[in-house]
Amino acid sequence: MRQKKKSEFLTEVELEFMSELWTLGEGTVRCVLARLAPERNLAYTSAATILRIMEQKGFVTSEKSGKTFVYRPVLAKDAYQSRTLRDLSDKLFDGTPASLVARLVDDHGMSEEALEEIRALLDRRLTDNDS
Amino acid sequence: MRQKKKSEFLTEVELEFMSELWTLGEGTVRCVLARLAPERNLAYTSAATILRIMEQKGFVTSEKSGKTFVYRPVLAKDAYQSRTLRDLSDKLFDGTPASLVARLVDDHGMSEEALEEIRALLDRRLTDNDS
DNA sequence: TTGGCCATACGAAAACTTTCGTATTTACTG
DNA sequence: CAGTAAATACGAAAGTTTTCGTATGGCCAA
Repeated sequence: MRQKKKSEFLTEVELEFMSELWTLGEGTVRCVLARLAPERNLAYTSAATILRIMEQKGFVTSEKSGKTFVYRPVLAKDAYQSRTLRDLSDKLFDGTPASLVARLVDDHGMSEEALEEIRALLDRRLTDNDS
Repeated sequence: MRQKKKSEFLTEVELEFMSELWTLGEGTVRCVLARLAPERNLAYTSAATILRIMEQKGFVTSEKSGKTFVYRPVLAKDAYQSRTLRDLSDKLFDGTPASLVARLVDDHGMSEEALEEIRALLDRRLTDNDS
């Protein structure tokens, strides 16, 4: 028998839902569903199933309010971002985050303002460490 | 009927294989298989299947050399890195790459040299654009 | 009370991923 | 030419993901 994967990462659809929960702070099935693009056309029961599975996997908790469940992220967006970047860095950038940033910066399609912003961020970081 | 996904992204195992091809430049089934961790224990036919599927999906091309296929990436690692970062930025960082870098430098324990290196890279990029 | 609305619970279908076994083809060697 | 070793081709099993239909239960108004 193959072992169960128990991934610490969200699937495509789970990320879609979690993004809404991160924005809302918390939400019901209907709440989250309402925020998806209108052309998404996902059945209510599908959304309910997705959130139930996310709870089984430990990505969200639920609390009953009246007759409906209110879901809430277990992990903050920041933390999940970090986890994802670490994984990506390991798997696609030889474990060196600097090369990840290098690729990002080398890429076309990044506005000059964005580049300035990043440099400012680095400057702040470096002067902090220099103290 | 649901439509075929035709994702432009590699699956977990496909990335594992592609990473070896990027390192090697090109390689046969046996070549790639030999580079996987010894405890990986993947059957030869499994590896062959994976590469064949990757070719169907357009991620690699093959050329027959004697009686064996030699596989070669269609996409350079750089290009795939860019594609992946763009996707990640869109899906998890509100489409602002700067926030991605912010998260990375904030909590990844990057060495000061790495930070300096990135800043130098940014400076070069910015002065180039300013000209 | 009962009918209807809304929510959850559950099972299953369809697609995709990962893995491997079996069958077939190919090239070399004696 | 026949035999063997190694490679490819193919199909199938098992797991995961995504989606939805049906069943069930609670709540409230007429």
